[in-house]
Parts: sequence; C-alpha cells; structure tokens
Amino acid sequence: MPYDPSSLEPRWQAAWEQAGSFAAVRDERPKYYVLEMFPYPSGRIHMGHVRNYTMGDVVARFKRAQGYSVLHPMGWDAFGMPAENAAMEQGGHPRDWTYANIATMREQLKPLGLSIDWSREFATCDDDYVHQQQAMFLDMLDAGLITRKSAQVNWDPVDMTVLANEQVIDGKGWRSGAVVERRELTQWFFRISDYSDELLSALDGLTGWPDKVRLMQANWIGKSRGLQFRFQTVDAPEGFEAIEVYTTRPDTLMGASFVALSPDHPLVRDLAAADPRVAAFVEECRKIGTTEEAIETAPKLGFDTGLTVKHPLDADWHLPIWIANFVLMDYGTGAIFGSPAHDERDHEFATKYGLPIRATFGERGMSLEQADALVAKAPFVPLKSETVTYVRGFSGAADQTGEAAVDAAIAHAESAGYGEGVTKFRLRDWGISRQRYWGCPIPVLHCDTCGTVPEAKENLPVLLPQDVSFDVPGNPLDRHPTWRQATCPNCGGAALRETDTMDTFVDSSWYYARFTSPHAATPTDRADADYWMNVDQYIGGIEHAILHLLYSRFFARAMVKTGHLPESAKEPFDALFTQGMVTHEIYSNALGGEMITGSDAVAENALEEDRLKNRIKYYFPEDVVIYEHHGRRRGITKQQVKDANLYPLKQEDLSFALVEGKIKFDVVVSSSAKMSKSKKNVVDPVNIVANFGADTARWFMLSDSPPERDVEWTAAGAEAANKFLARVWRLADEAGEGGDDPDLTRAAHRAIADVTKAIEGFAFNKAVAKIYELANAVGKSKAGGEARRAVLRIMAQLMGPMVPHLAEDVWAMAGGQGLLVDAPWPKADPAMLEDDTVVLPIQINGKRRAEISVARDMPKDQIEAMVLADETVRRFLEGAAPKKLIVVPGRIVNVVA
RNA sequence: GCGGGCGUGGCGGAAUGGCAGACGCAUGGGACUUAAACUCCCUGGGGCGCAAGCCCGUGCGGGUUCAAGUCCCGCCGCCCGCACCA
Repeated sequence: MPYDPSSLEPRWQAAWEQAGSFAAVRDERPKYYVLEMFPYPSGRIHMGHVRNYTMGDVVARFKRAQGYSVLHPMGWDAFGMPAENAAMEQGGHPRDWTYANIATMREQLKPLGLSIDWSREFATCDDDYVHQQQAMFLDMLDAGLITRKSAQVNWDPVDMTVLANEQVIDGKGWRSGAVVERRELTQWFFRISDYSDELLSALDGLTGWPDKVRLMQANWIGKSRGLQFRFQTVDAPEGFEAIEVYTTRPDTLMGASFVALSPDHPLVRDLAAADPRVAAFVEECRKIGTTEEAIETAPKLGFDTGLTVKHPLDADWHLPIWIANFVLMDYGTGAIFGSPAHDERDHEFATKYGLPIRATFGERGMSLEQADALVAKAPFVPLKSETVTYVRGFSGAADQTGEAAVDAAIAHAESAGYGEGVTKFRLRDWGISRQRYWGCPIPVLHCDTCGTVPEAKENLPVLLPQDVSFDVPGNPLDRHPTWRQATCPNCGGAALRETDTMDTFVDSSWYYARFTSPHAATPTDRADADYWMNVDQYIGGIEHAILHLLYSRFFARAMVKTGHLPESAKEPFDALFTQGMVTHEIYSNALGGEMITGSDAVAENALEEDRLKNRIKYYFPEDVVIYEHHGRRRGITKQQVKDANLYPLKQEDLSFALVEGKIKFDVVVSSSAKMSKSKKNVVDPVNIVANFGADTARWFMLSDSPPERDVEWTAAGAEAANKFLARVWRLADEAGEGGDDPDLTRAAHRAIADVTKAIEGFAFNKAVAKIYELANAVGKSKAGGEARRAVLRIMAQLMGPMVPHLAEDVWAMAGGQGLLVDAPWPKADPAMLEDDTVVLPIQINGKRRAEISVARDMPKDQIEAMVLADETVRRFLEGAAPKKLIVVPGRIVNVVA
C-alpha cells in the first residue's frame, strides 16, 4: 500500500483532537505564545495563509516538543470594507457574508492539521468582542488617550460619501469617476503622538524584531531636532504679523530664498477669502488626494501671494511668501522657508518659478563663487556628518559638519532671541473615525445639553442595527430611521448616537491580548494575561511593518494605562518574523498588444501589460499545460488539447502536433508575481490538499525559499515535495532487519543539531535541506532492525513540526511509543558531532589549489610545515619562501607567494 | 517623491570576511520493464583540455583585505510601505 495522505491525514487529526493535544492550558511548564497575524475572512484561504500558518505551526509544534505549554490561537479580522462592497454588489448583509466566509475558511483551514486551540476562536465582529472593545474605548477616553479634532478626508462630490484611499484612483472616485476633493471632518483620534518618544526609544529593546522593521518604525515616527522661529511679515492681514516656521536645517538660513505656506495654512485661508485667485489655487491644490504619496509625487505648484517677510538676520532682506502644494499642514507649522541650494524639492521649485538659489556651504575648501556654481544646476545635499565649508555661514566655524552647524544655528537663534530649538515628530495622531457601517460603533452620544457624552458602560454593547441597505452610497447608520435616537446617560434627555465606526486597525490592535482569555466578561482576565503575555513569536507579512505593529505597540501601552494589561506587556510582541509572499507565473493570451499565436514573444513587460490589460485574457494554472519548446516555456490551454483529441499530450509528441497544425501555442508565460485573482495566477490550497495532502502543501511552503523571501509556487515543486514525502514513507514502510551503521547514527545526530538550529533561526528551508540529507543517508545505509528504526524515529521527530501527519505515521511504523506530538524533541549526542580529522583547503594567493587532511587539534606550526611540504604549494612557490602564511585553525590556509 | 528591502547556475536557493553553487527542481545518460509510469544509479555554472589541470564567474563600476557573494562608496533593476485596503 502506497503513501496515502487522504486516509492518513484525517486519521491523525482525529487522534490529536481526541487527545486534546492542542488545548492551551496553564500549568507548571514554561509558556510559549505563538501567533500568526489573523486572516481577513475574504471567502477562501489562499497560499499566503498556508505559508503563514505553516510557519507558525512549525514553531508551535517545535516549542511544544521542547516542553513548553503552547498557546496557538486563531481568529478573524472580520470588520472592513469588502463586506460592504459585497453587500453593494450582490445584495445581502455584511454580517451574513462575513460569517459565511468564516465558516468556509475554517473548514478549509482545518485539513491543514495546524496545532491550533480552536476553542479560543473569535471574530472581531462578534457582539462580545465589540462589547469589550467599546468598554476599553470608554476607559481610554476617560484616561485622556482619545481626542476629537478636525482631519481631512477624500470626499466624492457625486456619491456624497467619504472614500478610502484605495477607492481613489488617479484622483477620481472609483464608482462615480468624479474628481475627489479634500474635505475636513471632525473625527476621533487616539493620542498616539503623546507616545512618540516612548515608542521610538523602546524600539531599542525589541531585539527579537528584524532590524529593518525597527528602522522603518523609527523613520515613521521621525524624531527631528530643528529650529522654530517667526518671520515678521510685511503688509500682511491683521493677525498675521508673524509666520511661525520650523526647519531641520537652520544652518541654511542665509540661503533662504522664499517662504512657502501649506494651502491649509490659516493665512492662506484668510487670503483666499479675499482673493478669488488664491481661492482658485487652493481649490486646485485640494484636488490632490490626501495621501502623502499623492502630494509628494504631484507636480510642484506654487502661487506668489505678493506678500513678503523680513529675514530674521537682516530686516532689510525681504523674502516672498508663496503658497506651495507640497507643504503639509500636519507636519511642523505648515510653513517652511525654502533653501533651494540644499534641498531637492526646494531646488525644483526655485528653478520652476525663477527664485534665487544661493549656496550656504560648498564642498570643503570651496569659495563662495565655487559653491554658488556648484548648486546652480542641482542641489548640494551631503550627509549631515560630512564636513563642509560654509560660505554664507552665520554661526559656528567655517569648516564644520552639518550637524555641528545646525546646533550652532540653534544656539545662535536662542541667544539672539529670534527662535528656539525644538524636537518634533513626524508621527501624527491615529484617526480612527470611519464613516462606514461595518465596523465597531464608537460608543458615544451627542447631546444638545451635555455635548459629546460617552455611553454608560452598562448600556454596552452598542450594536449595529441589522435592518440596513447598501443600495445607496454613504453610511447606512446616518440614514437609519431610529438607530441614532438614544438617551443621554448624563442628563436623561434625547441624544444622537455617534455614527462613525472604528478603524479596523483598532480591532487588530488587541486581539492578541483577547486570545489569552477569549471568553472573559472583561476585555482581559488579568491572571490569564499575566500568564500568557507576551506573544513570544509573532509572524506576519512585512506590509504590516509600520501601521499595524505601531498601533498595537501603542494600544498595549494604552491597555496598561487603563489596567487591562500588566506593565510587562507594554511591548506585546517579543519576537517578530516577517514572511514573504507566495507568487506564481502568469498565463495569458497576449503580449505587446497582439494576440499571441505561437510567436516568439515570451518576455514580460509590466508597463506594456498594464496598458493592455483590458485586452488580455488570463488563464488559471489548472487550465493550461506548459511545454518546453526550443528552450522556452510555452503554454496551451487544456481545452485546445482536448478539442484536438490529444489530451494528455506528451512532450515527445508535441513537435508532431505542432507541425501538423493540430495545436498551437496560445498561452504566454509571464514572470512570477504575487498571486492575485485578477491575474488568475492563483492556486487553491483546497485543490492542493485534495490532490497531494496537507503535508505536501506544508512541505513545499517550507522548502527551497527562505521564509522571509517570496516563494514561487510551481506545479513541479509541489510534485517534488509529494515525491519526497512518499519516499520517506516508503523508507519507514520497507525497513527490514539488519545490523548497525555507525555512520548513519552519526548522520542522524548531525541532523538533530542542524535541524534544531535551523528551526530556531527561522531557516526552515535549511532544515528541509538537512532532512533531505538524512533521508539520502537512510536510503544509502545498509542498517536494519532497531538501528534503522531508531534513525527513522529521529527523522519523524525532526519532520514532525513541518509535516505532522506523515511524521506520526513514520513514528508509529518505526516503533515510536504513543503520539509523536507528545514525544520530547530529540537531543544530539555531542560526541557524535565531532570529527577527529578536518580537511583544510589550501589557498595560494587567495585561490584554492590544494587541501590537506589534519588532526582537528594539530598545532599551527605543524600545519605550516605540512603546507610548505605540499607538492602543489612547492610548485607554486618555485623554491621561494612564502611572503606570508595565514593559518585559520580548522578553516583554511592561505599562502601568499 | 520619501522610507525600507532584495539581486548568486536553466530555476528555487546554500555559504560566523575563509573551498562559491549545500539541498531541491529541470536537463542529459544508464538500470529495471514486453512497453510505459513508478523507482534506483550517474551527470549537472561557462570556456579550454584525452587527462592532470588552467581561465572566467555572485546585477553594474570603483575601493578595503592575505582572502569579498559577504564590508565601504557610487549606480541600475525589481519588490514592500506611505497614515481610510487588510
């Protein structure tokens, strides 16, 4: 009987379930909390999920074997726009759509054999979760962590609704096609910016996080030291006698050539009220979306107000005031001075509008003329740590670094009294208001008498009304006939409910804490949180490096402040791993605008493809057959092969069929990209599990590609994975009688050491390679009987975290006692790991020319003597003494001739 | 535009500054078979050579070092994020 995952996998899953193997329990063992970022219930699981959860499962099972009490939960990030979009497109209710998707996905996930404690499952749209989140919101409101202020949104003037950034395409609303405007709304915010410094400095302690993520967060928080000062205005309207600016480069003050205001600056508003030309310019600026990307990539636009300011160091020197579309109101003071000689953007702006470009400094030793010449065509922006020569300096030495010059300039401004050094952060408060239905209602009321009033805790949860429709754009809560009507908990009078719901990032900012006690009547249970927090290993995509992870770090602090988490949990994730995406080749019918019918064009060009996307037809991988023809990969649709009565067409019959004209290549193979429904380059995990079993899918996801990098799903790779697992199964099935093989036992212990190290280091691809080596050793070995079974049991243990079903079967066949899942992780015998002799490569002038075999502990002088006596070395030296002889013990020898 | 990352055979990848290409896939050859599939063995960066061996080779151009895929500087290409996608 061959390897049959379809019978074996359900059997072991049932065994684990019956044994209750994965229930997380508080006991005397040390605890380990493994968490993968929870999925959005889009409707079907995809390969990205399989990869993410397989990695987490490897860690969970590995730690379990190492004697930890493991918490490995699963839930659903269930609020969000797709449910509303589905309701708009297909009718139905977001709640029904969401829960149906969850049911489907749970059924698709379970056959993967993940070691999850399913009793802890919840969805963020559950009434209970909403309830606890609202309770925390009230606590946080009370603790001063929440505020209300004005913020800009994308406004679709036709649909009369707020759009998400992704719903704005080329500055237009995705449904209406209307040019989107920026509008101001009063919104709810978490005061994350109060924690800027704390969130930044605490990054140093996150030693279990990738450096790149810490760096991205540090840059996002963006601490900067600069000078804040006032320009005195000339002839400006009343109330605008001075303009406050902030600069991180006060040392370039003598190179200032203009002042630029944000279109949202108060002075600009004042001017716009009086001058229609200003108003028109501002309106033009507002047609750019709200994203920083849109603002920064839009062409730089300026408007000369005609007003001027006095330079703080020379009252007779007047600078023009411009309005510029790239100046952000959110950062600094909404006003800057332009220093075109030393800033890319200012240089572009000055060049476009004919404003002066005056160097403040040049390369070391340059004269004023040389420095001005240097910056005429392009700005000079050296590293701040580099020493430069100031040609228009006003403080500090002539030759100094940018850093020193900034400090000197701040000191100068402070002693002269025209400005002060300040520290600013780029991080803005976290706006959580969404003008949408399918989210957690913000539990607040608006009372005519009492103003904005928090709902009383005993009135929670504030649940969404069920009788809503999505046939008209806009927020159904706003137009619901009765839902808004409520009683003010303060005065007992009539009040209106807040109709904003919360950003779904709020839901995902504390689910990790809720998993520690998912059914508690309070947001957390302190004993459980104390025991299970922190998450020891968090695993998810790099796309969450900034927002989700930063918000979660803030939220944990807010939960500490409101007593929902212990102080020790303020950094909730001890270690983080960011895994890569799953990609696949793309199969389509067209390239370069022509329908491809067996022509030579196979290469891919993303831009071209984008331009032609409307004419391109995509094929699912399961609908095409790929052949190698004249060294190129070409595709034919299965339908075509069937129509020609040739299915299944063999490679060797291909040329015949082509020559006879029975078939032609009509599918272009394009390079791999992230799996997406629109390009149909998706492989359904359900099909893979049905065809090959879950273990094959898991094994493939772990093989070959390093976990942090993208992995390309290929049919050949999946088959190879399946073949290997079948081979391992046969090795166990066919184990016969025989004697010892010390080399095999050594190989097994080597494998224990290597695989353990690889799993600990998240190098699953290397662990897989080491298991291949062990399997090859088993296959070659003559060992039999208990000696062979002992090695097979080790192999089962090492494979257990990755392919748990097969491993259980091999374990049982090789005479393992009880369930493998309960067996402790094997330990390598140190005596088995060391060889007595080592082969030392000999390099001559850095190139490998020979090797010698020496005792591991041979002294250096003996090695040197052996090297000099070596025939190849003597040939290269031609009788001369080496210039140098480098011996790195146990590693390498280099002879410099 | 700004921030972050990645780039090694035909392909996925391996390599505490120390033998580049572990391991796997594809290819080619062979064994088994009436035949095929399965399986097993060998081959497996490019070039020259009967061979021993030699030369070239880690996106491109420089540099540091006895020694560079790895460190430094400057480019090119691709990917991720940019605050209302999740």
